[in-house]
Amino acid sequence: MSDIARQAGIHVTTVSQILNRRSNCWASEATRRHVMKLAGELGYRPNLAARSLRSGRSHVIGYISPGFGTGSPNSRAMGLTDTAMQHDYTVIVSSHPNDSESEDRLIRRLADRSMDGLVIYPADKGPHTELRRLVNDGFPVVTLDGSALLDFECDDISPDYQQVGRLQVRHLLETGRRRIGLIDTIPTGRINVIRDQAIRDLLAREGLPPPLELQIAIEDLQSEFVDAEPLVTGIRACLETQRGCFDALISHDTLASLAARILMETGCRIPGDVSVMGAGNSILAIYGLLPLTSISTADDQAGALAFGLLMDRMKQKRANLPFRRIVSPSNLIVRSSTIRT
Amino acid sequence: MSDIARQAGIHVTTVSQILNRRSNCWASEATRRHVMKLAGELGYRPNLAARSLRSGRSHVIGYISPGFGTGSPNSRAMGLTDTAMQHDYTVIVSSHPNDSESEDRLIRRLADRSMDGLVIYPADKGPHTELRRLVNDGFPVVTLDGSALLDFECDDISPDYQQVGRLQVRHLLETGRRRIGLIDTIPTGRINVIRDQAIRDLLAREGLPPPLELQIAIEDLQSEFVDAEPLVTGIRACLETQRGCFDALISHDTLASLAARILMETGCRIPGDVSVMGAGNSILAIYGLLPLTSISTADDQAGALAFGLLMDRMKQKRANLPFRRIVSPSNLIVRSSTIRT
DNA sequence: TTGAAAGCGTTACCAA
DNA sequence: TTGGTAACGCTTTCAA
Repeated sequence: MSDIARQAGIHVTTVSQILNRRSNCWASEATRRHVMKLAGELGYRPNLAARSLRSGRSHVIGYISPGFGTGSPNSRAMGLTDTAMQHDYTVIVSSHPNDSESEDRLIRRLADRSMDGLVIYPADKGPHTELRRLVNDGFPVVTLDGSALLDFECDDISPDYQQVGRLQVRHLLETGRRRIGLIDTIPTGRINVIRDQAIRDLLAREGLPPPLELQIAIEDLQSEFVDAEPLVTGIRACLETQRGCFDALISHDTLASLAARILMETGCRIPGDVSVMGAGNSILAIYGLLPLTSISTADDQAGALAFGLLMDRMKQKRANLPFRRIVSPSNLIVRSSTIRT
Repeated sequence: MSDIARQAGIHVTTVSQILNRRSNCWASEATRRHVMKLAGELGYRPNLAARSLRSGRSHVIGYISPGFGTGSPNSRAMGLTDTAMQHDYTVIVSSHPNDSESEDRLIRRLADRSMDGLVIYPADKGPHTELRRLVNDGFPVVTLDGSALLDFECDDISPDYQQVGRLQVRHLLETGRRRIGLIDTIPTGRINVIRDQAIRDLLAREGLPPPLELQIAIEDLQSEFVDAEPLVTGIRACLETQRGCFDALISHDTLASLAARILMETGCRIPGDVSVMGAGNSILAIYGLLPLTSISTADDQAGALAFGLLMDRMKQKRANLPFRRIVSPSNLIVRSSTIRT
């Protein structure tokens, strides 16, 4: 910048003004032109560390989630990074093993980089000490799937998990199913709890028997991408004891796919004998051998939305903005695992 | 830091020394203790922007790939971020639509943040202007899958795609298959070219007829996660004309899964009539309805390895380190799409 | 073993 | 419309 100033015979301050305040730039058109030209010739690039140090704004936002390997966390990360990029923000993506201490550590590190805002998928349990502190301090934070989990107010975007459950059940009822099984690993997360309750409520309201709850005895699958065997064994054991007690299964895509596999092994036809319904509309549902009826939760849009909320808060000087909870809609995607073609 | 210095009655320089140079710290044990205690009490956190500005090192490394949504780019990103984290480095992950200009833009942005190193999955084509410049300047760069693509020397980690092809064919031959079909979209990437050539060579060496090349007429699938229909239509058209001309199909997991779907629709049994072989060992191969024989390329390890290479180069003052090309091994993972259980 | 000074590249603030 | 000064928080270098 000082090189440009020297060559243009003006002060470095003026150069700074011209190079940044594109809109309300009060420099004369002549000098402006000259400076821009020189900047191009000399290949000027701003030093973002210096800018951050001086201005207190880094144009960095953090994204923290327990593993962005697949599914929702990943789609949201992509949606966020893309949107942020368009607005000239950089995203630092980091993942942790779903515990509160790791979460705290990551938050502190991002704070050291003086991030301007944080989008976070809170860990399933724990005190969330640092997160709470940030929010209390009026720091821009948007949580994902946090509304049912956190005991403090905060901007949040969550899919309507009740709606997910209702969409699943309704579709099955409409296609003539009545004996519905819910299959899941031991429910650690609040998501399953909410969804399952919605399903029970809906069935009760329709005067139908409650769902068959199939619980797979396995510690929750933290590392996907490894091995399906433990899950397969668990599901097989589970389904064998309940044979013939259901004509439809509800789960998320991964479990639904494996359950379908096991059902077909035992000579069961899908959807002839049993309908199988997933959730997440993941790659498994789309590209799998059996196109899987699923629920799409528009996760990439959630990423973009999160950036929007964050922006509003970052622009605000005083933190007098009321907290907003956005419920993002879900869509039923019908495929051949629930309807005969 | 100056707060600590004031309260301890010593100079800020001393505090800096104590807080950083943990190993060769020459401060007296007493002051050291005192400073550490005060730092804890006052909740001292270093300002990384300031440190970066002054020292010229940011402890940030960049990761650039065309979409980190699924598969290799994603696993590598995860492997990299995890390893980097352990070594106190932050990774800025960014993705682009696989063209050279976007790549250049991202590199410049990361350079503005004065990153210390770059791990990059180069775009399929283009001049790679900025990347070339970085490497020429001796800046620490590790490419992924770049060795067959770039016309300049550079540290690189690539799976052995020839080996991938050979593992695929050998397994099919060993399980009694002879009429092998290669199914793919129009091959834009160098990966397919290398692999396919290895397959042709191997078959020729064994005195067997060349593979049947099945090309799906569709522009390359850039956005996964959208819709399988265009691909399905393409594959269906392709397979119909070649019915009965093959007893095994080779592809990557996504196409393999869809091809299997279509084959089964037409009453073909897998692996009874046709073996189907994927590559990538993705979630589709592991959790899909049909467990898919595939090739694992240990992508998370590649991420960790990339960090290692980068570290070596970042530690080096002078860039006299010879360039290294690491070929990461592949493993055949046999599942039921190629062998009767 | 500690202190002093300088400065990294930029922007905020006020004076001209 | 432009210039000057100071400062952001830290590390480097050298002197005490």
